[in-house]
Amino acid sequence: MDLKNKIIEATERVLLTNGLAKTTTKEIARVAGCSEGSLYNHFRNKEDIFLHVLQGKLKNLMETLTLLHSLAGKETVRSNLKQVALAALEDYHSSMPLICSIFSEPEMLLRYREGFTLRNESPYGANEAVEAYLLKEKNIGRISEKLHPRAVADLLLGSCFQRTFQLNFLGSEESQEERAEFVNGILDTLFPV
Amino acid sequence: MDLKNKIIEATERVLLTNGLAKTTTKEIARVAGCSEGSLYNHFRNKEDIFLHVLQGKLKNLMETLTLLHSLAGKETVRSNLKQVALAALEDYHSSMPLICSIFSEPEMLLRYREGFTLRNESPYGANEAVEAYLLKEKNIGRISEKLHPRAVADLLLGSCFQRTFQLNFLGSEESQEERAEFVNGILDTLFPV
Amino acid sequence: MDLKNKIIEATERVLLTNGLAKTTTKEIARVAGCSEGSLYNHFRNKEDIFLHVLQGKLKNLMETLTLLHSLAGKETVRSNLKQVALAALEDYHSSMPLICSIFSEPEMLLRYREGFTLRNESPYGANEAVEAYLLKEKNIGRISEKLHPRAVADLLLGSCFQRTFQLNFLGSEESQEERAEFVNGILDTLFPV
Amino acid sequence: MDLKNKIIEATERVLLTNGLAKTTTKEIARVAGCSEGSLYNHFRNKEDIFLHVLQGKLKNLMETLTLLHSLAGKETVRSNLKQVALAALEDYHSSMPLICSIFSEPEMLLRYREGFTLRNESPYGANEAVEAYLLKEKNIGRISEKLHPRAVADLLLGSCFQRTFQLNFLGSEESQEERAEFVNGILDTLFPV
DNA sequence: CATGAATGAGACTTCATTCAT
DNA sequence: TATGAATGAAGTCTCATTCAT
Repeated sequence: MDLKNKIIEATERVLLTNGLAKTTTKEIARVAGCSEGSLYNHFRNKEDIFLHVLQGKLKNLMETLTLLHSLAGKETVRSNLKQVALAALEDYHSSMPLICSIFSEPEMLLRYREGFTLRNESPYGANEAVEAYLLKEKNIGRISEKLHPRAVADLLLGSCFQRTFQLNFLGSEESQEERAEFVNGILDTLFPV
Repeated sequence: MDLKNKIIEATERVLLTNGLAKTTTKEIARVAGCSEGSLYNHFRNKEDIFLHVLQGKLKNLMETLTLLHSLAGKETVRSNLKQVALAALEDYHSSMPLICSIFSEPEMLLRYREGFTLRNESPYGANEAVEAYLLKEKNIGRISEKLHPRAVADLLLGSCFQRTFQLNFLGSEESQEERAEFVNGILDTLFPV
Repeated sequence: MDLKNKIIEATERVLLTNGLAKTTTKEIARVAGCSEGSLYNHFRNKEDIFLHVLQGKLKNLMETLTLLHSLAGKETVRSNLKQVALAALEDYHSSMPLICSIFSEPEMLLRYREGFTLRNESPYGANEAVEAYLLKEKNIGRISEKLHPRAVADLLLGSCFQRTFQLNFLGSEESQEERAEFVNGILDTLFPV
Repeated sequence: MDLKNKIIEATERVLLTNGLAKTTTKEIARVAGCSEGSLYNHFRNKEDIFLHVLQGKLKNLMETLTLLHSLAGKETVRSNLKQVALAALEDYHSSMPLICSIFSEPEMLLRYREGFTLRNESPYGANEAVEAYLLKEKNIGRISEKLHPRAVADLLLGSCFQRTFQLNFLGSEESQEERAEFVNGILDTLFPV
């Protein structure tokens, strides 16, 4: 791996253990195994490194969600949404501290937002993908005419998001079983038998 | 108002405009209209001020939710939950940047958590209150036997929470109408006619 | 005891436990059981308190030494000097940290020195007293013509002083027996049988 | 000279003129000709600089004293001890304010002590060296069987130590002649003709 | 005489960034 | 490109002293 990526990876590690406020260039360099000066051969400044880290974070969920697109009509809607929910819980979990931290630096949030808009992304991305999927299923007739796809998407992902937030807040981990149970409860309510 | 509360209020204002990372004692003192030294006549250190600010933040929602308890059986379930959802959107909105910021300082999060546990509170507080309300309504027979109260609570508040997060992330405000529309969509899905 | 003396005593206690550098007005007030403001009703400033403390310290040894004057001709010279040496060890011990600390604040040392001169005292006081005593004994013929009284005084008190310094430096206490043994060794050498 | 040593030297200079209490990092940096920040590229903190200064101080005397070892049997005992006493007066003089100052910061004294123990040194070092020398001379028969080497060492160095302390306390300098006279008086008493 | 909140100067330290090697 | 010493701005906090009550 080249130094640039080593630095990004090191930064992510430091961010997760020390928090954004205590993520210093000195520590990043130490973990990346290079000198502080080297950081500036690959990035404009510290914030630049952060933005690179953040960009890498939202990829996973988005990839799961592009797959989702092709799942319409296959398996059951419920099992598909279960996969989505589990992936969301997983992904939210790993990115929550980083994404939240950015609120402590409004100027950086601003810059991050700009990049977002440039790349035509949005924090609603996941919700939109699920909405699109549900629309397809609705068109095929696999879900009720009455369901509002976006509302279902918001409810499903929203509850996963908040739960992850709360767990991160408490610093507790949850088992696979607990996750499954939570998701089942949610889906039972959204799609009563 | 005594200086102690002036400082807390000033800190909240600075936090919201500058972000946690750029909230300096110098700026707090300036906004509070006192000297930096004075901060330390009322608080042990900067973090101590933050924790006082945070403690003040979650009061509103909790108060709405204690009222909720006595609403069981009155009005309609749907209108009651609508009130809750609107209050949640309102309250989440004003506390989101502060609450999220804390992830940038894990040690402070730790301390905040401890205070939480001491006061026998939890980030699940609101969800639990809604759950309790729904249980009551279920017992009275105003909502279906089949509904899982906690799941409904998680879906409702979760979607409000995530939506607020996303709006804050984008830096956009939403109108009362947009809020109402969002909540109606959610409730239509949770309680189909 | 009036507040003025309570403050002096409190200051001495704080000085001995915290050291001059960490002796704050806040701590003095706490130990004296009064407010910080009160200190300034009895003393001009912090240094003024210190000077009062220091003045109280050298009294004991000086008193022993005035008694010494009248001991000439009584008991044996050796036993008289033994008493002096033991008193010196005792007294040096309790005042060493305070007296030494003053070197960390040359301006205060300067002021202390001035007070000294005003009161016609000198750090050589003890040595001079012993010298005077020995002179008397020499005149009576109880010690050899050849002995240089001041040199004997300097050797005796000097060795006691340095020993006390070293013990304080190491933070160790010595028993009565160890003290006696040390003094005997010294006297055996100064006055060989 | 590299910056690290420049800082140590600057600190010693500032310590001697301002005293420990008024030796600020700002002043050290000014005298060393570097920025305050630079201090922390070479030392962990201010105390760390002090400890390095102190370590350098006791070297001279110890070196004289190692030489002493090889002097046994040469010259006269008296002239050898005279050299020792003069060296002690010299060395004590330059280190007295520093060494004494440390009593104003008990925690620093503690740390200094630990370093001492680690390096297997002790404040008695000089006294022990003189004792060892005298033992040799005693074995060779150049000094009386009856002399207690350690007591002689303690008397000799103790009186030099106290005298230096008193002079420093008074802020007076003494000439070479005065020093010689003092030492002669001491030696005449310890080794009467 | 007692109080204690308010002060403001200044201390120590951290840290992102630069630049000569 | 890699280094790491040097920087200087800025941050948090301490503390002796004052003053209105």
